[in-house]
Amino acid sequence: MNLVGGGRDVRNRVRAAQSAAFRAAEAQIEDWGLEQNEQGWRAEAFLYCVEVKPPDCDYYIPLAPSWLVDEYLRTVVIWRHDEGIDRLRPDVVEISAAELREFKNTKGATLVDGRVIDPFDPNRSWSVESLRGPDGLRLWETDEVVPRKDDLFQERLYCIRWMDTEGNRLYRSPNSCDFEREAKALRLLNERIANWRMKGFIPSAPIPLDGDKTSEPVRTRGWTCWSHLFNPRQLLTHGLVASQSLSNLHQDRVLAAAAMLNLGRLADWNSRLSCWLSSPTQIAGGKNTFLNQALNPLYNYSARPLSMMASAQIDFDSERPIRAASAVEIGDARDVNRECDLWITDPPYADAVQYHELGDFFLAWYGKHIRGAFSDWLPDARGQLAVRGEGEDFKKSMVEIYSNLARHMPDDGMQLVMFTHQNPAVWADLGMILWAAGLRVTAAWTVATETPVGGIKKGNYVQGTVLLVMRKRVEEKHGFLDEVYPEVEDEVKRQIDSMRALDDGAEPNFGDTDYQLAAYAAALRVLTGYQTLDGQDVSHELFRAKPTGRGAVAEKSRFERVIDRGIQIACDYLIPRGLEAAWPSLSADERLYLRALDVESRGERRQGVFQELARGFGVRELMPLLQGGRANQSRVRTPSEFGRRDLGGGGAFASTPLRHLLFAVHATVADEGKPEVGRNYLKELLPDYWGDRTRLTAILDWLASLAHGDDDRWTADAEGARLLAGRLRTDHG
DNA sequence: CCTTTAGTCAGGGGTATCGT
DNA sequence: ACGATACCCCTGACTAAAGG
Repeated sequence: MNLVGGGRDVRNRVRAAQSAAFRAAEAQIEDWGLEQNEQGWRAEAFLYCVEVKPPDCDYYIPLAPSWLVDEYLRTVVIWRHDEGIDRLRPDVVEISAAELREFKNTKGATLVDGRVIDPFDPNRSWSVESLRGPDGLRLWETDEVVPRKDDLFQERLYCIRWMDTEGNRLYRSPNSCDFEREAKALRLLNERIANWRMKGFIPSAPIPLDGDKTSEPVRTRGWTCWSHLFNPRQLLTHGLVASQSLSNLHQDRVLAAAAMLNLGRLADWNSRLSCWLSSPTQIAGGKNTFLNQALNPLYNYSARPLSMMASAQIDFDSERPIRAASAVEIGDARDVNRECDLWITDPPYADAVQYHELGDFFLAWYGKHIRGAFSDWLPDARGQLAVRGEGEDFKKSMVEIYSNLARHMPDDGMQLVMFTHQNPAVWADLGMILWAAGLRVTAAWTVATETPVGGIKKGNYVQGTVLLVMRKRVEEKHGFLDEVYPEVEDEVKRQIDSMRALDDGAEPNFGDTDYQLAAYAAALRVLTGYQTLDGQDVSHELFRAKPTGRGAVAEKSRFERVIDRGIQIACDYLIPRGLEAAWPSLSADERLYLRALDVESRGERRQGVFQELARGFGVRELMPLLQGGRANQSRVRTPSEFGRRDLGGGGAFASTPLRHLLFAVHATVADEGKPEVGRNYLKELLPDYWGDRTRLTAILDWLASLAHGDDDRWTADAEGARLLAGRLRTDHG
């Protein structure tokens, strides 16, 4: 609001202050000569790696998952062993395209699957875990910035990218002058570190040892202070910028905020967690720490000189100043006491992203300045305030929050909740929470994310954010389950019809999960209109004591059952195109198989989606229908993959007409395309062969349409189905 | 009944690709 | 060069089934 919405004046003021601080820092670095070599080349990137000396190895092994420095410029590092010296020597070389292909195959990685590999003997390896030892690593003292000589993990500079005086980019291994500059940076930092810490220009805060994400740097590197996530060069550069931009602010909150945000940007883009990424199509480069939402220490990383940090500076659009009463406050959402017409919330869910932990990475750089500029800031309370975890506490806090927001909203006010989650069941949970908070769902929009042009939707594409629009539940409506069911049924059907109307022909707009989410939403729209069902309040159901103990299965609440019913309706209602006539006479197991196939044919591979389908059809045994495979590799068994498996056996699916039909298809394929065996089998086994014939043929036609060009799994079976269908069609006894 | 093994899955690490 | 996103594969935590 105050920065982005501040308009041109604020922008210019921030820009001026920022570039002044940068220029001053750059002048100092230039004076020290830290980023230029004796030939006048400018450094663009410094590459560092961890090295380790296993007990029975007489040299330090530099670690990296790949020694390919730059695929685009075809530059790699090859390690040399000089007799009698326990440090290897990096050779940074440019190789030919053919050599590059070879290099990419073998990679020469010294760290694979958590094991250290001897670069000169691939058969010799040590697991990192065993090297760390049973007691783990020595923990660093606060003021330490580099490993001690006797630490397991050492760190070294192995490559520098230069820009020569003619503007050419060159990778070189460091020489003695480069190492001297590294030593100088360390010396300069050590001279300043105590003072800088005192003034809050570099972090002093400890890393919480017990966090989900924060424990990893401690465990795998021994880092205990946020400053340990930065090497001497990085701390020196950032400290310089901090000292320039945070001094003499004269209580200017805007400049203070901008300076802190800027430091955050520097920290993100230049830390020991900034990985070095090579690409075949463009020059390699260092990435930001929060490339992912975690804190994973890397074995090799990159540092940027200050001259390469200019692009990291914050900038913002000044063309749209925001002129409205605004207040930015940090506090517990349960204590909000401001009246608002529209509340827009973006809640966390369970343990998805540990914002409260990751945020400390930046707060460590803001230090005490944040309290100077924002006196009402609660820097230490966030960890406790963060609503997290699962189960009762989480639900309870969420209900309290949304009840409070609903209280501070007029009767015609509105709430908008953004929510992204791939598991619809979790999403339903959120619906219950909002319901219990006295809100009524009036609409739900799933915002589809872009999908690859022309391709089938593949993989975890359900990233769409769900927007729930809600009103206060004003009238007291009391309902009974048996009257709510038909209402839910109508609403779900209406919802699906409206989506189908949009979703025509070859390019579907909605995936299977979109329909399921929509079904949940429709069910919720009906349900949340009621205050009580069968005389029971929703919060009572939400916080019902769950049975504990071995083998206890939580009984579903009546509310969950209604929601499940909505999904069931959706499942029954979504009939694969071409199977409409056969559908009514199929059993749940048969419908599940065909629907799963339908879903699979659109590229779905996630087991969770198939499980959700099974739940929708009320089928317990899903696994017999699936062909093994790993997570996200689930597929429905083809007739040939079924073979004779469980044929006519105990399982619910095993004795259905569809199962026999699948076997007949398999028999046709096995008999080199002669449908006679399959036809005879069906005639023998199905009590009502003549009655079933028409719908069996329809199913066979549908199966025959399943072969796609890129998936030959179905090709033979689809052909078998086509032949068998032809035989059945012309069967006259 | 306890122990071992195999299966399951969410989430993360690493990488590729694309748009701007 | 940066940012966004998708994907493959791995890991750790967990759990169900099998084995003793």
